[in-house]
Amino acid sequence: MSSLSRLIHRTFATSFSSSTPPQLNPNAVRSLSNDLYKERNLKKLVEKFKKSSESDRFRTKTGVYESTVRRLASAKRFRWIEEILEDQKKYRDISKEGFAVRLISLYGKSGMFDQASKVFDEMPDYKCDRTVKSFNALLGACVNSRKFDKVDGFFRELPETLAVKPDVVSYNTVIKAFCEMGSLDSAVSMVDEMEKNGLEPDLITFNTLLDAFYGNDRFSDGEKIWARMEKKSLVPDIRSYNAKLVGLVSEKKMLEAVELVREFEAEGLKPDVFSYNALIKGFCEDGNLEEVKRWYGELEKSECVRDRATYGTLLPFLCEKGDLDWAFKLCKDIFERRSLVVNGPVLQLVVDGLVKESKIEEAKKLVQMGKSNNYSRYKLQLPSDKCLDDYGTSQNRNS
DNA sequence: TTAGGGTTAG
Repeated sequence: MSSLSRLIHRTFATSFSSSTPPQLNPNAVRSLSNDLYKERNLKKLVEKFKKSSESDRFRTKTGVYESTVRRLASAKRFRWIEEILEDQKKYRDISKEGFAVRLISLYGKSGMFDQASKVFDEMPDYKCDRTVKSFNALLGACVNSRKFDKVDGFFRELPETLAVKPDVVSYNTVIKAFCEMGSLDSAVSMVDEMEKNGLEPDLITFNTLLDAFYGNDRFSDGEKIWARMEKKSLVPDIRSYNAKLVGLVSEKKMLEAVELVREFEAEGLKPDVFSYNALIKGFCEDGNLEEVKRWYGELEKSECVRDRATYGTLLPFLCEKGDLDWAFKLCKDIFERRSLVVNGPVLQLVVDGLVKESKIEEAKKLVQMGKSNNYSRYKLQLPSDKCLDDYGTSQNRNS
């Protein structure tokens, strides 16, 4: 069944089976029309992309490939990703390794490992050389499509078959795979192996490990990795510090977390939105509204852009703390930033909180803003009018 | 060609 007929079936199915005249569920109809609209736009995108690819210049634009495929992948239109990527194989660029690598990695990022692996296998047919670059792309596709179990096998067998020598990127990718699998000790043993083979681990190697250890409640092992990194005279960057910051936050060592920020600031590094979000999250978990406010203030003063995670942490905390005025203001900020998408349920939490505090006008305002053009997807709702009336009278009675 | 958090558009 096509996705279109599935949509229609879903909308009409109940009416067809009942003996009463067909009645449409308005919500289902609205959702159907949204889905159809989306479907039509994406189909247009696919056609346009295929047409544009006929141009030699267009095919050099990796960014357009990335964004188009990402969009289709987030809409789960995998058949269309296949349609546009398979279509690329008819161009002579496919005999260039860079182009094949692009297809492998796009399939990988879309979670389509079989297709990625097929491109890799077909490369000799296209008279396309397979060097360590495409080997790395294949490993990366395993990681991105979460086929971690395949990584070790490829890494052990392919270099000999292809006569390629794994490089730092290959090792870093395998290390990432082990970290994702939770095999952190295997990940570390890969660092030993790469050194034995005369390769120097770099900042990406260490940051991958630091993220894994500090982020998975193995703070003291994280410290060991940190020491090993410093011994190599590698200079920690903001991502290294953020990994440690996350570790300190999960250890609930907020004083040390703040100290760490002061430390890297003294080194000339600036906190980024990940740093601020980590601190805000820590102080939220601490229930420390004052510090949350302070760090949010620092974030506002900085050049960093507040993101989904910032609001996703803050709003539930403010609702819990009963600071609905601030929550309301933050929601207005979100609505004013067209491109920012936050979780609908988080915004609904604020609406509910406002109603509970009898701030009905504010609640209505948010629902209203939520209905306007770009934000209709949030589907914010007030309690029914009846409930609101009841609520109003009970409030009056109480006062 | 490789490293980011609690994941819902354009």
